[in-house]
Amino acid sequence: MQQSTLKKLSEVLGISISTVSRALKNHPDISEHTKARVRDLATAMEYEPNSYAVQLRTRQSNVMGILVPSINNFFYDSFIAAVEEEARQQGYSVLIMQSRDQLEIENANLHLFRKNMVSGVFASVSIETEDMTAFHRLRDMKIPVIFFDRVPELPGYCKVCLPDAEAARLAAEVILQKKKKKVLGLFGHPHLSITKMRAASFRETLERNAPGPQLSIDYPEGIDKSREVTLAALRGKDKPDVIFCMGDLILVGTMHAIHELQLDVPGDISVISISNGLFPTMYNPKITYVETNGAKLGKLAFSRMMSALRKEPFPEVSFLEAELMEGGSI
Amino acid sequence: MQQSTLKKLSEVLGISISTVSRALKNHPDISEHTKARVRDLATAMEYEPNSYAVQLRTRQSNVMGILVPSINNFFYDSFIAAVEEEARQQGYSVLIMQSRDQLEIENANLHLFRKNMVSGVFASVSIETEDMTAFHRLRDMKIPVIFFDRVPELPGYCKVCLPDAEAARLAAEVILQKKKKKVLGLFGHPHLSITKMRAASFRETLERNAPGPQLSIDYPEGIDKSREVTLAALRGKDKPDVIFCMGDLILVGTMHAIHELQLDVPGDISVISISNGLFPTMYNPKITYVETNGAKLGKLAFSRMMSALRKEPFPEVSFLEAELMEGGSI
DNA sequence: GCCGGTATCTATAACGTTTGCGGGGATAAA
DNA sequence: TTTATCCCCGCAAACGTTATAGATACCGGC
Repeated sequence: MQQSTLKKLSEVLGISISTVSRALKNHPDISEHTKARVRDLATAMEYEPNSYAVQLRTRQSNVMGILVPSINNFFYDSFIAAVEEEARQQGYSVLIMQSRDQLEIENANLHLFRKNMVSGVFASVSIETEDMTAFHRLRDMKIPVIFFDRVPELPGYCKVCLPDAEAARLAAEVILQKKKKKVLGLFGHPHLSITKMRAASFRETLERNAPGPQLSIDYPEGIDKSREVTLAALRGKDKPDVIFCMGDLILVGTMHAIHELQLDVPGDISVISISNGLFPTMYNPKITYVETNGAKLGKLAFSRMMSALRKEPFPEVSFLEAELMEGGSI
Repeated sequence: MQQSTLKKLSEVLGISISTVSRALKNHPDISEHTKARVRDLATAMEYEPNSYAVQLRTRQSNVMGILVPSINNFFYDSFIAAVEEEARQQGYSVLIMQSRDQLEIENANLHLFRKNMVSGVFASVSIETEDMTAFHRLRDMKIPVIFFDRVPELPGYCKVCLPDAEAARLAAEVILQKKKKKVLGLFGHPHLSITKMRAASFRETLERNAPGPQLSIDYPEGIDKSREVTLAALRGKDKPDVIFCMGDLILVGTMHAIHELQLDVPGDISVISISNGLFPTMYNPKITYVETNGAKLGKLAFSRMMSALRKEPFPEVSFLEAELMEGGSI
């Protein structure tokens, strides 16, 4: 029992291939009687259109591409899971690629997306990305691109963002409210717009309220770097009384350092972070954090994608709302 | 500038389409001179074979499918990341689907795999999966299936597993060695073979060494259930002195409960778990755990897949090695 | 001059689908 | 009966590739 095709259906029914095709597409040219016969046989023979033939013919697939720096990440995870879920419900499949923050791989992956003629692409750009020609080529092929999270500073493309500035502002306001004196702000790679926005907003909020606390900023990448930076700061003579962590991995590194020094949170040192949700709640006391929801962002991105595919208008840039989740760490 | 095709190349060079096709495939029928001309023009015109046409013609794609209960999971994450990485290097793309532990979605996804004629499928089955016909159908289509992690008890299929029995045994041995008296073992869904193997091995190891500790077992699912079960146990009169957690989420729930009760680890209660690695190290003191490496499993699974595709023989069932990572929680 | 052999290339038929166009038959209008 | 008008339906050409089966030309050998 092999794949059943339009041809086989047509042979069984004694009608032409094109009639079968049209009947299944509910074409007005075909009589209800014939449509019913075709539909019945199609279900009986488990007919499924051959995707590759359809795509060859119509030059479009029902596959969407997602490009992320790494799938092995608690935020992208939930983003991808959400998009995949929505996509499935709409009859799309999802091709997932990771750039590993390397430009070369990113371009190879975008190339694959083009080659596979995906219907649309969700992208969070790598750290190295400066040259946008690969994305322009997608646009030239009429493939919509929705940037998310790490978005380029590039007009003309749809972007859905975490409330970067607002989240940092919220965190900074908590710090002000708690009357902290010495703030250590730990951010991600300074090249990324997401870092720039968070850092700028954080700094600005603190400085606006003169005389604000003393602020020092660092950009550690990954758990180990963050641990080292925190260790150094906490051992220095100008010890901070609060540490702000821009993301989960930075938080984990910072907490490693705090645990190593056997410091009490929030007695010896306060901590506040931005996170997707799970990590801050694992500590005791729970870390106070501003929530950035990957699943929500995924749903938003997907709805933008559907608008783009339907040629409906939509805002170029959108932000989620930020929410402060109180823990006991500050 | 649209896609360049064999036809366009042939028109430019004044030779037939089939010659161009063969030249690019390095067919011996074609003279070196022609091959060189074709290759040069092909690179100049950025020729890329149209995947859909190739797949329509050859009836096979260079896409592999991965089916997991949820992508939003720290173990599957690293598994998928590893497979994706290997696949990319071999020129394959990866289609990722999540079953959300629902049979219906799982079947729909397997269906999609068939429809997309993937070259192979990696699958970790859902909790509900009992009926294996969907997998049999894949095999009927000569699509290799590599089961991983949650594998069915089904002969004739390739399976790569975490060292379930061994990991549980290692953990149990630590418990024996520390002379614990009352053990609470928390496992996942009792339906899964992975749970059965871990639970059986755990119980057996403890009971073999008479007079062993007293053992009670529960099967909480997810963080909240695990938290509740742990709370109940720790509040009961027959308080355990060590808790074994089969997975990350169970561990997180247990730790929530321990934090709520303000208990000291390992003073008041010891904890030991099986994990992919990150979570146990986040706590203070770090949790002692037996490591199960998703990335390693991914690489193993991929090499099995390549063997299957090349029709090479390979062992039906394989296990990784387990390694005890000492923390300070017991 | 005919034949078999080799080296190089072409023609053509698929693969399964979609779609513009055209045609046949029935019914209604003339 | 003829002509116009529908409603159904079929023909055939794509989409870009691969594979089978020739075609053509050239060569040496009998």
